[in-house]
Amino acid sequence: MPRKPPSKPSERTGRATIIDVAKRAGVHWSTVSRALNPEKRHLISPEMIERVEACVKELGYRSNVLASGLRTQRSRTIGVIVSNLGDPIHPPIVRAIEDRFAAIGYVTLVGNTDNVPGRQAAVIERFIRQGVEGLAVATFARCDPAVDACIEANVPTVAIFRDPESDLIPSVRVDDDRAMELAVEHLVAQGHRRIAHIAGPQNVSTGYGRHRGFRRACRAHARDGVVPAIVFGAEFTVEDGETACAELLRAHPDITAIAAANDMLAIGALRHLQARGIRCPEDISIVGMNNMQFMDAIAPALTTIHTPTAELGAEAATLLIAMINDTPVKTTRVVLQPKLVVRSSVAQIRGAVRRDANLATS
Amino acid sequence: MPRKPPSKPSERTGRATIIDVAKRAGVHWSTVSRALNPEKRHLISPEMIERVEACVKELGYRSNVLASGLRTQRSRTIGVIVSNLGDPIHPPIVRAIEDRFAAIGYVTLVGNTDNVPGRQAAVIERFIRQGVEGLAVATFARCDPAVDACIEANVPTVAIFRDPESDLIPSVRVDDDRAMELAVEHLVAQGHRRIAHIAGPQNVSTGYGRHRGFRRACRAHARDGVVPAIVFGAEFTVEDGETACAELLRAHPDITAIAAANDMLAIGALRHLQARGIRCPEDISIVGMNNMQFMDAIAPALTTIHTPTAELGAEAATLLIAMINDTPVKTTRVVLQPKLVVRSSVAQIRGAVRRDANLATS
DNA sequence: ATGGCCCATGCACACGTTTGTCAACGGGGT
DNA sequence: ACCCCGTTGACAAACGTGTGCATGGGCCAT
Repeated sequence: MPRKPPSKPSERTGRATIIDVAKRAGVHWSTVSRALNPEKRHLISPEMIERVEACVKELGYRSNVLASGLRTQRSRTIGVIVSNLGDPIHPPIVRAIEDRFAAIGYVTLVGNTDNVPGRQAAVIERFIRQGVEGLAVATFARCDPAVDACIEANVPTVAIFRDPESDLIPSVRVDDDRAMELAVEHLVAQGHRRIAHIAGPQNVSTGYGRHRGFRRACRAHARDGVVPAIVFGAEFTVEDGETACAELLRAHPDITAIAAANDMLAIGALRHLQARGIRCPEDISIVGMNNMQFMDAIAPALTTIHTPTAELGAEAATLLIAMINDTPVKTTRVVLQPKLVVRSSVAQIRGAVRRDANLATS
Repeated sequence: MPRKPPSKPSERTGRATIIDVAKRAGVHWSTVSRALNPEKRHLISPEMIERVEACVKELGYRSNVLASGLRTQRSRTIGVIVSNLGDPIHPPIVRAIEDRFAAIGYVTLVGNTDNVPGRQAAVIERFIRQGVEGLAVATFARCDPAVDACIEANVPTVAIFRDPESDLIPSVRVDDDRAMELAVEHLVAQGHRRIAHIAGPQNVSTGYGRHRGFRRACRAHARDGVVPAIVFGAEFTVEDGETACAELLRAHPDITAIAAANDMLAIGALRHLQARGIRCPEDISIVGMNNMQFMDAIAPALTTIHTPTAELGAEAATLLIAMINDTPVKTTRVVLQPKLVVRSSVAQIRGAVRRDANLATS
């Protein structure tokens, strides 16, 4: 690179630097730096601050976060990792996190893993190289080794939605076990006894916990004659819901209700039923989970378990901000409560008299 | 800061630097830099590269993008700005953009504006400070002054979805005019004559273009006796769809069909009809636009105009990548074609015999 | 044998900030 | 009148990396 004195103000990039501002104000750039930094501004005289700020405006100067970040080791950047932004469950979470961080001048990266093995590690790697100050990860599998990578890299990380069940990092999630209990209890209260579960992948806490909750709830109601049937979907997708439902009807033709591990699977099941001319809820009832957008508009309106996604994101952000600021937050497990939302996809069987305690309106 | 020689390898941050790697390999760090840079690797002997890479692995070294970005003026970061990630139209777009950029090692920032006046400028400002190499903006209003800010800051920008109609930047969008023409033509073909339009905000190209397309199409069919009715929603939301529909029925009680400017407004209209006990499509037909996820599952399945969101994102990304690489891309206007998707929310009126030329299956 | 050339590596500066340290200056107290 | 202290502004050293240029050693050809 030719050793040329920077005669013109930052002609290389076209972007004004702190030096340009200083030159124009006729002061040293360290003075400008302090005048612009709220923490050090008290060291500078008011009229000087005014002068500097005038020059900033005139030149359209913007501080360079790359440079200041390099110096201060703070990139003002966080990353959030989801499996697939196209899955309606994720945008509200990302949105809530972005909101909280935007408010403190941070900027939010998003990455998708698609649940493809190598991708999560790759995304984490890319984000760490970028110097993210924090990570909110919604893709951790149970006992995910990627947790160690985050710890090792010394970047504050919070698991969200899915819980790796590690003591090394805090997590924010909904009570998956309880969610399926709510579903089963509702179905039982409506008179159902032969109840099926379309489970999700068992290597992630959501699928695992909901499956466990389902079994537990069925066991609790065994005296009422509840007999569970379970079939597994490989992923939380509509397609897997369809195939799982087909498999279910083959193996257990006599079921009267399905508690799906999430709304996507529920919609798949619904679709399969409709394709076969089986009516919902008259022939078979369905309960979903998450209460995604528009689940009240589909036919039949889906009775489901509400997951407070925005709160999930907000809690995760709060936790992450605390960790970033070194506020000693004891490795926490935040568990939010799900809520039954009754709509039209569950029918009442014969004269079931038991009142449902967990009823809420749509 | 105490003038202390860095005795321990990067004890300050805990993160291994290129210097640590060099020390361990017993070479100068510039050699390490070259060995790790694919572009300069040919200058280094293979065995040296191997030795360096071994040390990299041992130390868990990750290059610091902040530092290299500062040096090279490339942050490997882009930003995408949407009004609200929670609106189902946006995630697929963001997803498509992120995909293309992840493939070339870039990282994607997202920002929400909520269509609140100051927010867009603030987000752009934050992103530019972060040194984004490119911007994909889905929130530009028509003749938006924020376009100038992007140009002035010299950051490659492409407008997506909404078109500011400026020659200063390229845009990628769907043919909004044509979309409403498709809707009207379909309705006319089904025998409808008294057709209403629930328009979106007119200060953005989507709302404006669809409104224009609607009027144009109605004019073209005036000889068939088509009489248009128009009412405006302030935003593209379900709520505005409801109020607009109410207003519509008050002013024009005799309409038989509604072409909504997007699916959100359509759902709002639908909701209002249902609340009033008006049947869709038997009493009033509805056509939406965008074909958001699950629009085939709602009741009635929504006949709508499909917007190729993923292609929109991919095209925008392609354009942006070209601009970033200084490939001279002539300021372009990419216009993708919408497609009619026939479902169940449009009824046929009397014995309409005209065949619909733009029919596609769901 | 020696000169020239090329390849691999080392050197040092620059990218734009932040911030500890210090000099200069002015005013007030003894 | 002198000294001390408080207020301001200047200086320079980092932060971690990329890269033009210099350098040194080995090899080939004359």
